Amino acid sequence: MVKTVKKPVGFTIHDHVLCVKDAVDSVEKYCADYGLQLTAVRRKVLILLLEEHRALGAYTILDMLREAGFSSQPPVAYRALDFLVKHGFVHKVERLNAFVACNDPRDTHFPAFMICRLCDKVAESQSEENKDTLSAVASASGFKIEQAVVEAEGLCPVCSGSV
Amino acid sequence: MVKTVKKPVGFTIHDHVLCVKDAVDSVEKYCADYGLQLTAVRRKVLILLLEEHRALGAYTILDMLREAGFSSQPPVAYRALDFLVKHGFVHKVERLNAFVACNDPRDTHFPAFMICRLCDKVAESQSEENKDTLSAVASASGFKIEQAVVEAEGLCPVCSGSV
DNA sequence: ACAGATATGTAATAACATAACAATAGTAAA
DNA sequence: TTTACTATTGTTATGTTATTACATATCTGT
Repeated sequence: MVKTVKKPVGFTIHDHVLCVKDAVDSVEKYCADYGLQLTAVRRKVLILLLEEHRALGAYTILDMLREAGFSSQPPVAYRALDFLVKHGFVHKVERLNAFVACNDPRDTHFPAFMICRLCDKVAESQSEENKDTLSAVASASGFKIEQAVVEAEGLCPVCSGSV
Repeated sequence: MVKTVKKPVGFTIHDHVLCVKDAVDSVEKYCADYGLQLTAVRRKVLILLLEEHRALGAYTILDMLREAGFSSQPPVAYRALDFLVKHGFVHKVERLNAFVACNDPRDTHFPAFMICRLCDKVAESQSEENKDTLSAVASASGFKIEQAVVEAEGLCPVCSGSV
């Protein structure tokens, strides 16, 4: 399990350079510990997502990879993303068909996202409550939850003020 | 607002013919009341989804429309689906890029879905709790939720037993 | 060095979705 | 009922997202 990053990064200001560095270090350590190969492409995709701090489509990532000198066929991006998602370093935002770096990587959790429809920023909330609520609903009907997607769309504090 | 169907239909057995008829009647009444045109295609798509009782992709629906003698270009299906989704008669399951009939149509609600990864059945739970939990998380960060997607993947009671 | 597993390169295509514009049908007012 | 207006449908083309398949290369343990 990765050492958790201090605070959930939401729509608040923070030292972004440090935040990216911490996250990469964290993932690097996790991979070393578990014998996973954080290859050049995977690392690059992770960094791109961390730096952007919002959800990016696979083809946007692909363009960025091309600019960075990597191969540019779709599978290149999708494979890297699959790896990162599989190990919990990145999440897919289904609503946007896009990917966002996780700010508190753990093996399994039920992330909840808040997506601003104006500025496209995505905040992740580590809500255990969501898990509990869902589990309660599910167990009432005999359903066994293995994974969950919780995505809210609306206005972030900044855009909310500017309307 | 549509008269609510008696019970949320989940993975439980029920009189499906009646359940479809009730739902169509309900939607028909709503459309009559609000001056919406439930045209032939829209009606057909709604019935297809109600009868299947699981999520169908737009192109699957398109094939079914073709067989039923309707025009078969993608926009035909997508337009009907847009209409049905817009008025809450159908929901899109982002996780599957597919559509499922709503079993308790209301103007606005926060539906939660449980998707069986083996049999593909989808149950909708009308969970106000989800809304509350999300709202609490959101308001803590100043985010204004307008819409939410809650989708859990796992095993339904039937498939759970067969494993 | 070797075998096996893991990862990448590349071409082609599948699956999902929308833009744009013409034609038609429903609605409401003169 | 003609007219004007709005909503819906028909159709072509294209845009966007994602996967299959197979060849090549790299890494890992023996």
